[in-house]
Amino acid sequence: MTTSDDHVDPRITRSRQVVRQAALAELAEVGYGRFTVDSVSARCGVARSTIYRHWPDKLALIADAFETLNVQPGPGPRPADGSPGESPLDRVHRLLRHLAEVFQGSIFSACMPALIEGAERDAEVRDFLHRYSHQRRSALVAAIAAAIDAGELGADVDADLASLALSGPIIYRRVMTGEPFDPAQVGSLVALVLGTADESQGAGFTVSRRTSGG
Amino acid sequence: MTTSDDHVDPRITRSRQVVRQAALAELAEVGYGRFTVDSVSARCGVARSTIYRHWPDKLALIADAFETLNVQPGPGPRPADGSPGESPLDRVHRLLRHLAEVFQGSIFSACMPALIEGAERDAEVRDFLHRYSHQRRSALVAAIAAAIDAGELGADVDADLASLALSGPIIYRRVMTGEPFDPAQVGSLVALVLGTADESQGAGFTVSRRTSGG
Amino acid sequence: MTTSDDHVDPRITRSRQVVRQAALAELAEVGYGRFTVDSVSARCGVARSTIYRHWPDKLALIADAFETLNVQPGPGPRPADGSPGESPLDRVHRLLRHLAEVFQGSIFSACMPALIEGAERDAEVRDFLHRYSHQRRSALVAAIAAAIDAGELGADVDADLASLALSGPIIYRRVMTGEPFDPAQVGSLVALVLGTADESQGAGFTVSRRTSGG
Amino acid sequence: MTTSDDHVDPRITRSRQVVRQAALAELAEVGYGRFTVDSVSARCGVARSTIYRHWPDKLALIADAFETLNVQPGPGPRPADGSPGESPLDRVHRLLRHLAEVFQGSIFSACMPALIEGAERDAEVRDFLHRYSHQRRSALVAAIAAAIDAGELGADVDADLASLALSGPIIYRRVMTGEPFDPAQVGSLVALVLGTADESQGAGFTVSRRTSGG
DNA sequence: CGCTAACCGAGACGGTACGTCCCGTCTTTAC
DNA sequence: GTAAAGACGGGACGTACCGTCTCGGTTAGCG
Repeated sequence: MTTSDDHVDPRITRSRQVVRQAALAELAEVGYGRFTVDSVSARCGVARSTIYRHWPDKLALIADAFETLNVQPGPGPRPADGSPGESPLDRVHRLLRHLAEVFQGSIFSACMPALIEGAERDAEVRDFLHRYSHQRRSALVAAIAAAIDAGELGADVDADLASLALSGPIIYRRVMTGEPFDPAQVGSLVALVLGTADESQGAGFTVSRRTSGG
Repeated sequence: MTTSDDHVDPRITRSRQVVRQAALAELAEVGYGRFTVDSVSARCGVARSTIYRHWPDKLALIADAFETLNVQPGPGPRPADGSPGESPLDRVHRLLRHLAEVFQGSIFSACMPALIEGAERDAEVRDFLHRYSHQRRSALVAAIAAAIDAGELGADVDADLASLALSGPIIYRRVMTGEPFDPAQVGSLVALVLGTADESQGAGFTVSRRTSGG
Repeated sequence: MTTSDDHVDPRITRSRQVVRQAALAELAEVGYGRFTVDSVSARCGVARSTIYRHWPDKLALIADAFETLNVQPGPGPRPADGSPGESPLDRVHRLLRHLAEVFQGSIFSACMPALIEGAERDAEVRDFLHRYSHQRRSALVAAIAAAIDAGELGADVDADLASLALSGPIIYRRVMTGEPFDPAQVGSLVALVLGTADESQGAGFTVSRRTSGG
Repeated sequence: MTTSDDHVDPRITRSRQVVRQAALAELAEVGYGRFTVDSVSARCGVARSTIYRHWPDKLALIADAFETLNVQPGPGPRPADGSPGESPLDRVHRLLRHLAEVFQGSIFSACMPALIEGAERDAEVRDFLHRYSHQRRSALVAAIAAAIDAGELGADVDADLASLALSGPIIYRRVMTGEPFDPAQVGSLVALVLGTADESQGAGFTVSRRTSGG
């Protein structure tokens, strides 16, 4: 159906590709502050002028490179026929684990500070960052809502606020401390915020935390 | 103890002061990426060479300027004699509200992205950021622990994890979205994470959320 | 030999050209001590960074600029057929007159003090200066030797020493006094040093000084 | 009469003295171009501010330091009673030998290029240089004139021009070549220019060159 | 023998120029 | 005729000195 994008010079496609990759590698290696177009050029063997032909400026290149990172977790394992499949709460766990893992060493994580600073100055970067985080969190909100619908969570849970309380710690740890959030802690986090049992602790029952009526 | 003989040339004190202020203003205005020693110099009327006499380079200046921002919330209102004073849980609310307010328009908040990016490149900036967030969160953890001790919270609450789930959303909103966290939402957040009633909602009773054992 | 493939970007040629000119003008105007790359840049409209792209530093630029000054006197007038042409002694006169004229207001003369001081600090400048003076004086020595061979001068004349006694006064006057050597005095000088009659004094006969008696 | 020099604070005298010495040493060592007030200060232990208290600027210091170098050769050996003493021509030789020696490694010689360049820019330095060379050359001219009067030289010798032809080579060699003028060559030079026999060559008789012919 | 005035050291300060690095534009050349 | 190569103008960096200035501390020499 897409007869539109035909006749793109394959050299262009190729150039854009390798430059993007090199830009990401460069970003992850030396960071936003010391990111130079020269280095990218040298790294991938594409002339500086060519880079500037394809992207208006350094920031646009960075923003574009980031786009290629925007890989959200898939819809989860396709359940075998007849199997019960993934419950909404399972999905919440999976999404958060994925998020924690992403922030534990990926290129994306390495570029995160650059992204945040870039977002403050450049609309394109900002758009990307907001879109990215919105997409991720939307999926989480949806999973929480589904869990509520499914009766796994109480109806009084504010799905949006809960998604913040679940995502927040992972970003916080990446950005404000020297240690990323350990994916293994996701179970405890979910248990704390959503009041479910912490399966990772192997506890088979739930203690109602609120000792008194508050 | 004697205030003697730490005679610092008043010119130095004065220079350091005005430059730091100008640096902060500059950072908040144009950000880390476009921060220029020349601009700071022009802004405060102190010669570039003088700035370099006091700070080895741009980054050191930025890091130092940030230090002046490190204003933690005070110990809370001094209770009137005989009054019951602030409960640990009250203190949790207050700390979080303060955090949310800081991230809602202060210079510090404006410099946050710069800080985060700077932390990635410069050990001094990193130290400051980590120290800053550690101090804040320590206070929060202490307050939560006190609440547990006081029986306001269940003993099974992981104070550290809870503090992340409480602070995280505020940082998340500042850094990953266009909208900072509304301080008015702090009550709901605390209620969600710590399972207390949301006083800000005026609800007089607490519904135990955990409908089932999950 | 083939004029091929020494294709130099015309922009480079042009830049080097105008910068060199401006550098000379600047040198002549403000001298070595106050010579500024900025001023050269402003004078010729070539950016400072471009200048530094072509010369590693200020001194190299100065040395290079001087090279363009290295214009030695030509081989003298081509004698008309049948005419006797220039005698060796005539050539001595001509060379000295040229030297005196050069040191009387040319750019080269203006740059002389700069050159001398520069030579003391920088090998490249030194090389140029020594090479320059050597070339000039060699020509003079050759002419004197030819005059000896032609019997115009006595065989006991030390050509090298004589060339110094002839060139020296011209340099001396430029460098140690406020008044350059008057080219009109060249005749007297030659007469004094080489013992020839001073033709500029209208003396009608030549006493071949030391032809005998050696 | 000399109530003038009374009561100069010995600290001042001492400061001026050591600074001048240090300035000369510095000049001789690193030259005019890299001459630094800081270095002088460090070298002699006198504070920079003190130096600027005594000299208005760097050039004045340099010029003043040079003054201390202005040591002309003495009037020559006092003849023993009854001895014939120094002939005028002897004195010419002695003056030139002294000049050649000065230009062969003295501090003055080391500072020469700086002087020449400085003279081009600064009136004070210029005055000193011209005065210095004038004094020296006046003595030479006087000696030559005396030799003429004494009949050692022909009356047709232009004393001024001759002094240039004698001094010039020494300056030339210092300033335009890598090798200073060898004092041993002074005899040959005088013989060449003044037409006397070169005593250094062991010639036993003097041909009074141009006694006639005027 | 003590006081006062000056000199001195220390060094902060505003400047100017240096030489470096990188940006984003624009020209030239080569494929 | 288009893409690589790279020259160019520009701007900020961090360094080195300049010459000015303001401080206390010291020291000379008069009272």
